[in-house]
Amino acid sequence: MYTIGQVSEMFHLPVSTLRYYDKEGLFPNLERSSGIRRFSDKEIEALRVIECLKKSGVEIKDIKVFMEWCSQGSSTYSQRRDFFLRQKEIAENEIRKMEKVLDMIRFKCWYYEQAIKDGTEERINQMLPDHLPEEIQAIYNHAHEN
Amino acid sequence: MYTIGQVSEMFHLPVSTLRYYDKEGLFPNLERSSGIRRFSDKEIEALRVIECLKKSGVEIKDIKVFMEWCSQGSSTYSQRRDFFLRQKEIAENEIRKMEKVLDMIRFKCWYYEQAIKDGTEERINQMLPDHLPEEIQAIYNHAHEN
DNA sequence: GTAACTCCTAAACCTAACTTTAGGTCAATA
DNA sequence: TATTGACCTAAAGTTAGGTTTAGGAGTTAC
Repeated sequence: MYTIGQVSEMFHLPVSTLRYYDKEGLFPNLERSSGIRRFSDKEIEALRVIECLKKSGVEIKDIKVFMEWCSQGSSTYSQRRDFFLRQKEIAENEIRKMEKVLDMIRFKCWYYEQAIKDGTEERINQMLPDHLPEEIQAIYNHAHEN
Repeated sequence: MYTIGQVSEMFHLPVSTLRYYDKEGLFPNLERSSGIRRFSDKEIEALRVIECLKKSGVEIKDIKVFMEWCSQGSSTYSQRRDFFLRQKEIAENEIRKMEKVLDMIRFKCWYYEQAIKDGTEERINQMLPDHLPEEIQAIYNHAHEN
């Protein structure tokens, strides 16, 4: 069992944020002893899931719905599985998008490296959009496709 | 040269968003003919960069600073390269975090699949934290490390 | 010639996710 | 004993990134 201050340290989250999460219903079974919140391992694992879902773009109110399912027992297993299956698609997509973003950034790194060498962007711009060095062309295409 | 409406269609961005970006100084050299915005290929490429930087978490006001460097010519090449080098670190980190998030989600998919089969979470919970099937253990560890 | 479209501005409004403030309880320390 | 520090609440405030509204101009379609 942990106090709010201990959990705050463990997760590097402000105490005010944990109270806010509680107020929003993210810990439906959080215990209290004489008014003071007692975080159990259940809430610790819940917080790991919360961080995870937040990073994949789930809103607080939807995380709340999931946490309610969790406290409804075995009758919601398939809803919870389906929820994570959808989240899996979303996260995979997100990673694919980020790989593109990263390739755009890599291209720009190369671009400015060349510009510094040449003192001008002219030579590089003449190579655009499809006369770049092979390796660079690949990341340029990936970054600019669609 | 494109009108705001055409650019809106190309990027699937509301016209109001493009006006907002302009107001925030993201197109420092945007031309106008009799008050109407004329987007050139420069602004189109700028928009691609904007989308990219937004996805890697750069704030509008910092994107503005970058766009200002762009309109200052060759004297800012190395600032621009350094900016992208930093952004590269950030994006790579972001992807690593998302891979962890994805492994947590994958673990939860497996977890609920088992729970559905067993009708209870008990058997799985007894396997935690280090008696999971080999393949699952790996993603569980990755998701829970640190 | 009037209705519908696209464009424009300035300013008000909105939402999510916190954070801050103001005021209070309780336990331990100096 | 008084002050420090961890906890509490309710409510107001903040921030980023837009979106909406209200009012207006210019061009094309019927």
